[in-house]
Amino acid sequence: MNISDKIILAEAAPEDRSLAIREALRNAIIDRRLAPGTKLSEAEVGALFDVSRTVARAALQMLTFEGLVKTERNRGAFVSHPSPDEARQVFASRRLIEPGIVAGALERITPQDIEGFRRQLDEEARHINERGPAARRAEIKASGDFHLMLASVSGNAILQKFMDELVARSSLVIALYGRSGVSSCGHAEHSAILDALENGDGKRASALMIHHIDHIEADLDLQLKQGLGLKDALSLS
Amino acid sequence: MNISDKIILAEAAPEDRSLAIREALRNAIIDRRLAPGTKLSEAEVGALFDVSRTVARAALQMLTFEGLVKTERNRGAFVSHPSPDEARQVFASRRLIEPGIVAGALERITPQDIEGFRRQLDEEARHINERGPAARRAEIKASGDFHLMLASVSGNAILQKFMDELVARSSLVIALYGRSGVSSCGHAEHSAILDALENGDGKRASALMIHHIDHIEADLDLQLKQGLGLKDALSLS
DNA sequence: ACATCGAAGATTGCATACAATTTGGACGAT
DNA sequence: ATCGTCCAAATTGTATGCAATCTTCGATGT
Repeated sequence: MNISDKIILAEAAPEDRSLAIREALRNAIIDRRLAPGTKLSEAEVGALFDVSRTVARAALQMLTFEGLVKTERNRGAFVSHPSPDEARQVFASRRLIEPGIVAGALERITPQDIEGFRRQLDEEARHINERGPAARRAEIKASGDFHLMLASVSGNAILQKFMDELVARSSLVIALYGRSGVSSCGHAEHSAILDALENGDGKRASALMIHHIDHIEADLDLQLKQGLGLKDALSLS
Repeated sequence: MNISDKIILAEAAPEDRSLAIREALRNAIIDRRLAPGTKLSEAEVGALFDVSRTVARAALQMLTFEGLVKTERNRGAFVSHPSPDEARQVFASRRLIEPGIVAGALERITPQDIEGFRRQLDEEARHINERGPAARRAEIKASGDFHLMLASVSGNAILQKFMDELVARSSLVIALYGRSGVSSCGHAEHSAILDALENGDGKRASALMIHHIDHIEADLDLQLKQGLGLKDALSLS
């Protein structure tokens, strides 16, 4: 586990440190700095962030609830290693929820929001044009953030929380089963969705969102590893 | 806090006791034995279930994540007291998710499942015909269980978890803002949904589900208490 | 009489100590 | 040489103790 954010986050948490740790680990997981299957021992996490096992444990418990971490009794916590079936469930869920989020966002979006989205899209584009694994991670993160911004604008805190979970799990799934660079076309689709939103065309925005999710899932390689079953256990250790 | 399940659950939990406590408190909350706003002190919960504050705290933390409990720093945990706005968000979320669950269930439902649903509906009917607050509680519980069974049949564990949360929150909302006996018509609607499902008519089943959710929400009295704002504080203590 | 300040009690936040369980390896038997 | 058993190291599960914070109630002064 090589997370260098340690100091930054330790000092930036005057209260609710377990929440800060959760956030740090979350980012590390969706950034792929922590690979699926990695063991997250309470002692190690505690040492990294300079806290006791108690608060480290609380952070891991939160991540377990989000599905980003799997804990086995008396064995410890591991970064989740979603099966192809779980992957499909993630995208099936997103197909249900995101059109609703788009519809909600359509009604509440403000010019300032649109401005924010434009900046976000610029950020995405910037990372796409950069080279190296760090840029790649930032690109994935930024791509997810677009969907989260949409959820935040939609004004439904519950759906927003669900999307938080789904986007994070999507990152894990893409890390495991992703085939190509994913987002070169994803960026264009984000842009198209925003355009439709700006023009008040909710139908079109929702349809674009569905297609976008389809494209992301289509880029995954879910079929092959499905039959093995025990391969999970192998790559887990 | 008068939960008499103490002994039952304490002995039935050879492992993962915090999970059992979470379940017990969850049931107590959706059964309305624990009213919204009730304080759940760590020491009290621990004493009731004969465990240390550590495990009681873990259970409360889980409930906090589900939104059934709200914790304020250095103040403690309280049974959630959802605002009318939160209530609307709950039902907006259900309107998005449940049609998808119905569609998923349609594809995977087996004759055994249908048999199980019929028994569940009988259970509902039985409680409706009984008198007394206990029967009323059981009725509400059974009504929620129908939706959870549907989610379980749909085969999407993620959506199932979301529904778990949404149904529980719905119970809270109904407890706070419910007007009438709610489910006398709800039962008939459940039955109609099952019929449509059995006939393979997914469109109709989804439409019935939407109407069903509309009816539940329409029975709430969300407008009036909205303006007060400080009433929360009053009923909280 | 009212308001303000202060101290005691209670409750949460966190760290640490101990018990229980699992894991890995070493030793010995076949 | 291989398999089985047992012991030790490591890790999690749980309890408890102490510090920090909030609440409550009373005293004091205006």
